[in-house]
Amino acid sequence: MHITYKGDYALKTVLDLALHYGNGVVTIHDLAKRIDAPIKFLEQILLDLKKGGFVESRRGKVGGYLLSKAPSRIKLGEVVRFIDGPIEPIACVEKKYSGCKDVYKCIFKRIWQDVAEAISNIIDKITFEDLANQAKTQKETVVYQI
Amino acid sequence: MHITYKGDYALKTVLDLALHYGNGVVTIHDLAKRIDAPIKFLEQILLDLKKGGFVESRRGKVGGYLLSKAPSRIKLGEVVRFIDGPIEPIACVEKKYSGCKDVYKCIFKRIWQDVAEAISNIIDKITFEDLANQAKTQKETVVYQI
DNA sequence: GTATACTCTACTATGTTTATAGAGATTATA
DNA sequence: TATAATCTCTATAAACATAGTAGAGTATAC
Repeated sequence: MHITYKGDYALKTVLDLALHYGNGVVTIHDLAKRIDAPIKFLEQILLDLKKGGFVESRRGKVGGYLLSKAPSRIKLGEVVRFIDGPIEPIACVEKKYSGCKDVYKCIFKRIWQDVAEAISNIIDKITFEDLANQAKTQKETVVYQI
Repeated sequence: MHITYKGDYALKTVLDLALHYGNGVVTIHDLAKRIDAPIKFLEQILLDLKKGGFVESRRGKVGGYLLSKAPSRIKLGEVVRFIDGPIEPIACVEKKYSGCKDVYKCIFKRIWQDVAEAISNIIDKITFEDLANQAKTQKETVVYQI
């Protein structure tokens, strides 16, 4: 499992949209500025997130993006897998694989399955509502600290 | 965290040497056959494992490789990290990083730290002695099943 | 001195990631 | 209806990582 720049931007995008959920659309321009991402790269990511059913868009003037469902219904793991692929640390663990060419492979396979499960126990239990709440709390804390 | 082919071969190499621990050296030729790896690729991996202090070699006729310490003293996680790098799913979690350019990064950082810890709890508790014992047991089981 | 095995550096092919470029389509509104 | 703002889509490129391959060199047992 590795989070790419693309994946990182995608997660921040969904979080940003979660924080604006219910308050209309967010433009790519504003989004790019807040999450510090190249705007043209972000365009592609947003198109992907649309295909994945995570976001919707409004074209034309006063257009922008918004979540296509409530943040409470989007799990962190869903977005991670959709953008960066399977969380299994090695291909042989994924469902589609079956054979092990050598004796020792299966010994490790079990371990990588355990690792994948441990990761899943974290990222598939966190929703973007949870994350948005954390972000709000953190922002307040930061303000008070200054 | 992602296990590359190189990493996969390295783990199987150390396991194979663990199974032969105390019984002299193993040649690259035999090793390559057992773990189904390209011999020239394996050469490089073995040189790396030497640099990492995991294996020793004997040159010349009747030469070969052997573990430089007892399998009980080599953890799975050590070899994984040495060959395939940090287990953290994203660079910002690693020790050397400090700054977060945007507000949302730190929200995720905590999660990736948790993920890294969960992975560590698995791979840093398993030694190659454990794995060798499993491999022996499995081999017997397979024999009996046939 | 020769066969066998490890050592070391360089090179190549392929795929992935991280973008950048530019033309096009849609919509609000003056 | 013109126009500015915004999203849409495809192509391309630069940089990097991965997975090897090649070949000359070094050490050791016999």
